[in-house]
Amino acid sequence: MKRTAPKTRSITVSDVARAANVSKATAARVLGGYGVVSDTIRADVMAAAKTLDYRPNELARSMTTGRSGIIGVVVGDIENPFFSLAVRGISDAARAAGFNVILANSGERIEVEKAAVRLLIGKRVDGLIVTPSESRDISHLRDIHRSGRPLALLDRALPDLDVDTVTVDDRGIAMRATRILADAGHRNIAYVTAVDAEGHEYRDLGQIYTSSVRERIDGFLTVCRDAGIDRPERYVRLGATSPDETRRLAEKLLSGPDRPTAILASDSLIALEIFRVIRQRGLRIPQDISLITFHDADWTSVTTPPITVVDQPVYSLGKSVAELLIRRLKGETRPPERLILPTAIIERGSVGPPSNRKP
Amino acid sequence: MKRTAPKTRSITVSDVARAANVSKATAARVLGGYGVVSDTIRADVMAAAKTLDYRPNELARSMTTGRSGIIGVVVGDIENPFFSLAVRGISDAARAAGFNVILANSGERIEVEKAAVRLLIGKRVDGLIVTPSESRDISHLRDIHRSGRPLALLDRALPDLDVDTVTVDDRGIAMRATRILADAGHRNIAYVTAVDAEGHEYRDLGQIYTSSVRERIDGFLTVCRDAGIDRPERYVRLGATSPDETRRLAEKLLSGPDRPTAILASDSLIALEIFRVIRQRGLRIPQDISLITFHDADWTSVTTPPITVVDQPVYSLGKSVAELLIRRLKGETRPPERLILPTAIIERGSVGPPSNRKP
DNA sequence: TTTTCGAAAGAGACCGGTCTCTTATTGCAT
DNA sequence: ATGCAATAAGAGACCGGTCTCTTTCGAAAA
Repeated sequence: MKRTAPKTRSITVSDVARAANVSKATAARVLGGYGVVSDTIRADVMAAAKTLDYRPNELARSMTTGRSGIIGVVVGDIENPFFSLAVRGISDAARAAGFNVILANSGERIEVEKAAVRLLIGKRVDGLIVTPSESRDISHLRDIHRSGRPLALLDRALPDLDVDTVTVDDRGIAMRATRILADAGHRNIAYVTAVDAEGHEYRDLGQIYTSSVRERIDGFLTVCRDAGIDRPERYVRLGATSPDETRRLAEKLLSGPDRPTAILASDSLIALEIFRVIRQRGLRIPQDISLITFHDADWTSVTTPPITVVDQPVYSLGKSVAELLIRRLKGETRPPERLILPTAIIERGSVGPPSNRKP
Repeated sequence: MKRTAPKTRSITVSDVARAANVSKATAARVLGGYGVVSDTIRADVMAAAKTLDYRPNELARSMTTGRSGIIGVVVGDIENPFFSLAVRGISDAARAAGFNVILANSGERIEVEKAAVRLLIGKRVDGLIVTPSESRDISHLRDIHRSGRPLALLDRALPDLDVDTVTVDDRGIAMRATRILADAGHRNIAYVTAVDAEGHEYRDLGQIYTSSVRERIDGFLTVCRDAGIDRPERYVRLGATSPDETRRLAEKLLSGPDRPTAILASDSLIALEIFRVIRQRGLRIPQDISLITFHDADWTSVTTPPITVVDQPVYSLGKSVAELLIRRLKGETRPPERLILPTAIIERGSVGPPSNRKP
């Protein structure tokens, strides 16, 4: 009776070398595809490898070469379709260039982000792509950079960190979206974001450490003020971190005596919950309330009415940042690039004039 | 002038040992958290590690221990919200147990799936979770199993491969969904799936190598026949592999003289495109056509009317399979388990009686 | 025929950890 | 005072590749 291998130690170059009657070095040359070997020997080694079913140990290979072929990616929240789409862009670009992706999500918490970065560096990823959750504490990002591993930033720029960065013009696009609402006649416009701050109440831009969101709020407030709206910041809502939280926040926002006539949602997850609350309260879009959201998510085009959105080039955002990083991994040296991708607004049916209800 | 390190070789245990005036072995004991060391020495080593900013090389660690702390995951299509949610379940379970996830997608192509498996094995993942795209060719999965690495199957069972498997009762739930349509009076019900087969035309179940889909079609046809529907298989549509393809297929399906009065969509991506085509053609749901889809995607609850769905426990599916795998990774030995998670149908507003239009 | 050169193969160090085996030091019972 | 076990630290092999350096050998050049 043939009994099963007791411990299945995997086949190594030495095993193949022995079977092919060559030295370990020669077998390694054939199997690793480097150096110079005669055709006859090559055939022998290949044959031996085949019969033994040799599988290279990438770990060992990485250890000596120092390259793992892995790109580490740290994003805020994989749940968010924005990030999943961006990650797909990254994955596609990575695979096309022969790299793999190892993914971690920070849940937008800086300590988790730091731990993730530490872990990925430990795994000796070749480079990192990070969506920094805070612009305050970037020591861990400096460390990456300093350790010689390329770093690229996705969706959020850091003025103090001069590395490859791909973003959109958040301030400009927020201005355009806000202007659409202001031009429609709205004077009570709310901005709802997932980002939270001390006290959960918005006071000023200095509280907001997520660059993209700060830019957007800045753009939003600028246009509001230009339009002569008084104290627009009283309609900025922070901390829509989960569907439940968003719903609570939306209910409070829509039930107050001075409920806004238009809402600008910072991402599609938030917009979805707001949409549900609006429906639930029997309000009509856009007759009672107008809605614009960032990110052209699936659902925004099939609702009645369909939702007007800021259509960020999310997939390209991921793809571009990965390509930038990969070019650097392949040895390209050039000053860090800051790419700002063009962004459009898709006007659908969720914006109308404000309802002229008495306050 | 302090010049920057010319080549930033990273700090190793030996460096720390030297700085702390102890042997490499002792430093390794402290830094690796194993063996027994006196408190004073431990403090010295820790201090040295801190000042040198020591970061363990997980690669080297993995090589000697044979464990990488990584779970390899191969899914059909990350684009599909079904899979992204399942992957989130896997990730959450993995992180909770101290594992990381490395992700690959096969695009439902068997050669890509094989390559991905080979790659992940090369990276010495501790275990694999696979959504097998075909039940015909499973030699690569046998290999994993034989190499001693645990394997677990997600969403699709393989009768010939006795490993931990987590699925739903696809046949049963397809029957229930079909019965809802049949009970509403429908006699012309279409089933649309992404899975393709030779010739792109459905002939019999033997063509379908994706187990979950085969089961569903089987359940669908069984109920149709029970309801006395003649040749229900003429309404089975294969190959809705991309949005464009789905749209073409849906347009053809809805424009023919014997257009179905109800459609069962095999996933939410397909249903979304079908929904769009239905709208575009000016048809009303459910007056002109009824629609049920697998997977309770975001958008299905915010359309007008909202869509009746098969609510698979997708997140749990991922979480459970990961937990099963992790328990095995932690040394648990037990016969392979085949978990079938309960599945519900959420009835919303997309099912009504068939329109009694003349053929 | 002898020298020279280059291609092909071999020997062995190395990467950065883990881990086994050995050695030195200590406390405690005899 | 002596023996003994227990504890703490050191020495060095090992994992599975890569890579540098050395050796071998045959053909072309002198």
